[in-house]
Amino acid sequence: MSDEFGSVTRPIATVDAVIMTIEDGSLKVVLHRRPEAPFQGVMALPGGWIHTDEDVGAEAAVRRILRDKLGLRGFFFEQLMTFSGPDRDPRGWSVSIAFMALVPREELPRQSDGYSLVAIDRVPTLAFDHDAILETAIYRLRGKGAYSVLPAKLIGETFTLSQLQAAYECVLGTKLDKSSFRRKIRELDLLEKTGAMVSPPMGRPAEAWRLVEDKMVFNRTLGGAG
Amino acid sequence: MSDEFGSVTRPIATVDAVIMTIEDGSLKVVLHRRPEAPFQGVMALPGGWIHTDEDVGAEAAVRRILRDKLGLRGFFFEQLMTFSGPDRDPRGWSVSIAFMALVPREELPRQSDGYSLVAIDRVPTLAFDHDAILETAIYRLRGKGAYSVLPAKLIGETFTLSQLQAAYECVLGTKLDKSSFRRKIRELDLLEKTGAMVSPPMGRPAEAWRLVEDKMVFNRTLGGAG
DNA sequence: ACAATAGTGTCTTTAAGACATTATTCA
DNA sequence: TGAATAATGTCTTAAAGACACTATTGT
Repeated sequence: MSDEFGSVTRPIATVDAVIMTIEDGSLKVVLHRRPEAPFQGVMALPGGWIHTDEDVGAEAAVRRILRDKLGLRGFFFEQLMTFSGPDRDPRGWSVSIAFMALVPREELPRQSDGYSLVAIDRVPTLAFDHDAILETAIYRLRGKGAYSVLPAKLIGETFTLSQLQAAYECVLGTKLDKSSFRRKIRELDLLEKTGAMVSPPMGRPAEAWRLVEDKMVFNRTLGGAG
Repeated sequence: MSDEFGSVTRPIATVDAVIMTIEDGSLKVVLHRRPEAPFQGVMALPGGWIHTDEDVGAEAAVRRILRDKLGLRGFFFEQLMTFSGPDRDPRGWSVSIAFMALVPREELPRQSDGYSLVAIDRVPTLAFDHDAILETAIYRLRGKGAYSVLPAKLIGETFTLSQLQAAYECVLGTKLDKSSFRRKIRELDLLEKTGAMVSPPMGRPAEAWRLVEDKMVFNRTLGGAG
């Protein structure tokens, strides 16, 4: 192993982020149009080089990049998968460690330097292999959404149960039964009341809830189609 | 992005494999004692450098390494996670793309050049951050074991339902109820009979089954503790 | 006959799905 | 008062858990 040290060409190392949120009832992803080659003018996921002189890991590189480019701090994210090979980047054999970030809409800047929110069913062909990365993210979110609290990361820190249910429905792509959804959520002890009430434009005010930390994952499904 | 090209130090790029199997009723992992620095004499996961001149991706690198070092071919594997940072390898800022491979015991060589099988509850402190990699693999296997056909990859191509149940019990660390287990497996149509019968040392002969391909994942649990 | 293992039947318990009902607000 | 939304109640259905039972082999 170490006898090979120095004789092996090192690959390009980047990170890419699939930043998702909910806006106007649909799941959207942050994209930007590449200002330079390669893939100049083509839409792509936010990403950048790993800086081996300052980043203490790939996670740190994503955090730095999302902070610098989008002003994001303290968001939820998890590593998705690593994409690699000689052809995915025309500049050479490359490794991209892909991450998924889930953020409430209001934490994203309105319009920052060409970054835009695109509904996931309206995403054009992307640069590099970013189509595959996005697909992996959606698959992961859908999969984990059914048995974890992930969809809650797409909305604000406090929310009503109706808003939470809407987030789950948006992620899963199905309608859920209100009664079953609430029963399930209640028996899992995932949430706690904040005490505050939220008034919708019309109708009865709803209680505000927040996530109680540490619990993330549960068994079985939520409330099936109503 | 591309303006940084060339000004960024490229990290070391390796792959590591958590190869698991079942032997004598317990889950084991393939380890070897490192013959050279760094971590000379310390146990580690099998792994090696990505060869950017021949490997078409990290997957190809693992396949090559497991073929050359252990004679393994055509095994089941999936990407686990990527570990990175300036300190995990004393030779410099490194990226390791970790994979999990599940193989039947009989496909592993008896004893090849210092590679050995170690029960997962007897693993010593490992080189690099391989402890964390192993932990990730076990967590993934346990998690997916409850709702996928993964544990079947640890045993031979044909098997009896009792053997399959034992594999699940081994992975999940719990006893399962025979009747519930069989009911679940049956209604999922994951298996098909080979037609052959297998005679245990004592008792009634059992039917041999094999996996029917494509189906991998299912909902809910198996047959709880009996 | 009996020990050992394979395989089935059925009752109980629990969770999910469907859907009706009550509650609270504003115009 | 009625439209709109929040919250709860209850019946039905389906899946999981528990456990007893039958079946087939070798000694």
